[in-house]
Amino acid sequence: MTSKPIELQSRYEPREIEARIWQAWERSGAFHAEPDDPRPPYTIVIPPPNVTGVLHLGHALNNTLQDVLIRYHRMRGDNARWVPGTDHAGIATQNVVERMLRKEEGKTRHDLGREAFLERVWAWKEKNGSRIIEQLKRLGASCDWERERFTMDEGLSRAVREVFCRLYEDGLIYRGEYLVNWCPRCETALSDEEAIPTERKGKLYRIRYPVVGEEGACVVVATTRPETMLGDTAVAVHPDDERYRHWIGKRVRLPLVGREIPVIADTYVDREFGTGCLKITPAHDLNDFEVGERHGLERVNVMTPDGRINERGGPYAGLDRFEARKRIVADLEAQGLLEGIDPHPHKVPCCERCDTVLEYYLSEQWFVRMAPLAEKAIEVVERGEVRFHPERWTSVYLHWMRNIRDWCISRQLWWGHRIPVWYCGGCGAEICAREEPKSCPQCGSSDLEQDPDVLDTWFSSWLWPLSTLGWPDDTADLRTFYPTNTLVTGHEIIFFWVARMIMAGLYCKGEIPFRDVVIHGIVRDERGRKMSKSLGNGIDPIEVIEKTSADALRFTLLYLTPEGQDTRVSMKRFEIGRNFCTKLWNAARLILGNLEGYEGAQPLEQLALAPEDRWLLSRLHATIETVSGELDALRFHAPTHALYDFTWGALCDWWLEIAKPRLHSDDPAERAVAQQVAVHVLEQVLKLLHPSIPFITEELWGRLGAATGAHDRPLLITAPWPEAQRRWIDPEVEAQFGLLTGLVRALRNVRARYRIAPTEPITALVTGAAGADAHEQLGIVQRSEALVRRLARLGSLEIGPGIERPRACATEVVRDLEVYVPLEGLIDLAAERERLEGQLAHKRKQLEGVRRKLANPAYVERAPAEVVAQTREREAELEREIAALEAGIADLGAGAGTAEASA
RNA sequence: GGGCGAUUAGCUCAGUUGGCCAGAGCGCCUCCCUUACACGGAGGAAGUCGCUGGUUCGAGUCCAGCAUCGCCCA
Repeated sequence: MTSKPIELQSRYEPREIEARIWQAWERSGAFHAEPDDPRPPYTIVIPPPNVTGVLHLGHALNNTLQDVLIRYHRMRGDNARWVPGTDHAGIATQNVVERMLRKEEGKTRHDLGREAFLERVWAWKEKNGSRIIEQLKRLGASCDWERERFTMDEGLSRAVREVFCRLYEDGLIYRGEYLVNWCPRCETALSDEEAIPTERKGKLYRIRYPVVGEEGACVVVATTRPETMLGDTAVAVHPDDERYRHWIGKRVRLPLVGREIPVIADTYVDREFGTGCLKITPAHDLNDFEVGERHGLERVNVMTPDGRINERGGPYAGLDRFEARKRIVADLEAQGLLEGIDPHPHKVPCCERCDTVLEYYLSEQWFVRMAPLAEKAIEVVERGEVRFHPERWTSVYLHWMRNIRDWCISRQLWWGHRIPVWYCGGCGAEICAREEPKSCPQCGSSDLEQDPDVLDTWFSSWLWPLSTLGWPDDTADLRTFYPTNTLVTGHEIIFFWVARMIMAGLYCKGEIPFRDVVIHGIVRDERGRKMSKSLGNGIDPIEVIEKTSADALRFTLLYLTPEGQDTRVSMKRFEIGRNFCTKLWNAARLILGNLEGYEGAQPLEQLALAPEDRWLLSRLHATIETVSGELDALRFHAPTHALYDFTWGALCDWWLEIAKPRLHSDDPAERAVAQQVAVHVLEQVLKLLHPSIPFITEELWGRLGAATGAHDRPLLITAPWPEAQRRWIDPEVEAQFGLLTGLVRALRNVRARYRIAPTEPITALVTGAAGADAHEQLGIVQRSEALVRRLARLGSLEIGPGIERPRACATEVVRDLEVYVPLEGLIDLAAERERLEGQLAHKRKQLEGVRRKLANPAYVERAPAEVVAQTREREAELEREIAALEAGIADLGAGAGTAEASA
């Protein structure tokens, strides 16, 4: 059969192709994985993005890595399931809807009431919640889209209630008074992870507290938050601090308030900091809370939930906390109790969502006792059942787990999983139940009221690997796909997500949720700053896709992201991926345009392969080995570079250039071999690249299939992954080819050095001193004479031993060979001589080093034999090169009175 | 204050278990619109591998200390 002419533009035009290919994948059913499939399962659960979110480059990187793994395993023949979904993101989503409500209707959520407000949130979610999902599809994410889940789905909500009740029944959930991070604007408790330390230009105030019964004596405390003094219940000094020892046990009078409080001794106090005297406010500072606990101090809360001073604050009651600070400082000053104010930049915890400065707020919250859960979660990581990549995150994880604190899981929000606890109005009983109880099991009363709080969003996402597969039911999905294989995420959520999933998996199912955790870096801007809305330095991945292509975006991120290190990008850098795609496209274009007479694939072993074909196949199989090995080890950077180098360097720069005459040949037999190699290698390359750049490879795969008569073959997305075959990897062939490329490069170098136009043919003479190596190398060049002629654009080429050096020529040394390019009239004798002398000096220096090494008996004795042999070889090589250079210099004559430059 | 990471060409970074003659991309310089590709081709310049010691026959690679930057925790 004959192939029809293929029409491809010289540029890859992704827009139409990406849409078409995506549909083809969807139609093919390749995204789906069924539990009854006999092939080994391979599972990833997506880190669910916020429903309110839009795709940023961090998502793009995160999901590209997952897609590479899923596509790789799918091609390897695994039953690959990638579970997609989104997270209900309590505060974020509630904020979005509240803001909308305020803007559009001028209402607050309280105006609507809980029920109606939640309806609004659901409506918003239905309308806008799929945005990020659609963006993931544009990226090419080959999730099992029929399994999309949402953390507020019925099934997942049931899982949340189930685990809450189990923990409650096991005594691992309790209600208690504690200091929580509190956002006075959102009016809710926040987890430590939602409290972002933010640099502020604070001040350090030094305040005098008069000592009771010691006229005129004062203890001077230092504080950054003078308003909290209203709730002070002690002053603390270090027990060993000579300056203040005598005050311990005395009492001081709290200014403005008049309350008497004790001076206590506690080693927590840092003697170097401030004045060395610390005011203790157990209701408004975490450390003070702990000091207060040790000393049995009262906790005096002086604030309201919305950040005002409460009735305990006397004259300051009702004032906003910052207004109160000003007034208190002014009043202290008026009374002569303010000793001084120093600038004091420090980090203040701020609300992740609204950036409001947080308070520590004493309140009743729900907690999970973490220590018992952490125990096993520590063991599975210590035993290597769950492994972190890169490994160093293991110690970060273990350190945190060994110092774990209880988890505050209640949030004073409306949007989220309501805490499944009811209070009986009759007898006051607290009822934890999976389903809403009709009456109180203790007194039978039907006067029940559910706890108004909802659960922390992470309380549903820590169940994600379980709940998305059907837990608490014993489903086929759960049996097949749990534990999942690989989790891919950023280090910023190791604690509040990864660690908790491990604990949940072990607690709920007695099994780890995943075996490998890949921690990747953060995508930063070109100056290394985190991308953020406020800085305006973000790059929209969708814009990148539109300007270049989804493949270019993916490839660039893979190419630029070293293992576990942060990635710096700018818009310009995505040209790496775009250019690579264009290169691949054009390589395919060249091959597709030269398939005349191609009649289907033949076994390569049976073909009369040229040396360059064997070389290419050797490189190909070495590349397959690298790529598979690296992906198995969950590394992405090295295989991407290996594929880049093979495709651009080996295939395009060398092989295709060499093969052109054969591809264009009139001799069908000669043409056929080149075509066979070209099609074979291109197909393998498309397969190897498919996980990284799925769209363009699928498109080219289709076109290649059509052009080679394989019209009905399956899509590339399910094509079998190439096997590395060792028998094709041939170091000798590679070494021989290296000689040829070295020779060509040397000749091109001569041409460039003397500014000889590319169209002007030059003459080259290749010879070698007597010796087996030189003889063999001459043979290699002889056999590939045409190749050398073409690539170096030689008019004539003479190869053989004992060729005399012509007058006025450029000299190059390649391995054991000497190359002369006669340049009568062109050559600048003095310049060439100077260049050779420079090289000579350099080589002599190297030789000196090598000889020094060999002269050292300890080296020869102790270094491995092969290393010593290598050094000997190097010595011989340098000697030959030096001899050739010396001869070259001698032939050029003594120069036209040039000063002897070399030393 | 504790922990972790980074420090290699002008820029961004590779460099697996110590054995290089230290690499890539971008940028720069020279030449080329040669019938796959100018989103391209050919060639080139450019690095005391942060500093100081140590281990070793041999250190960008291991150890110790220091410096600078960054992140996390307090």
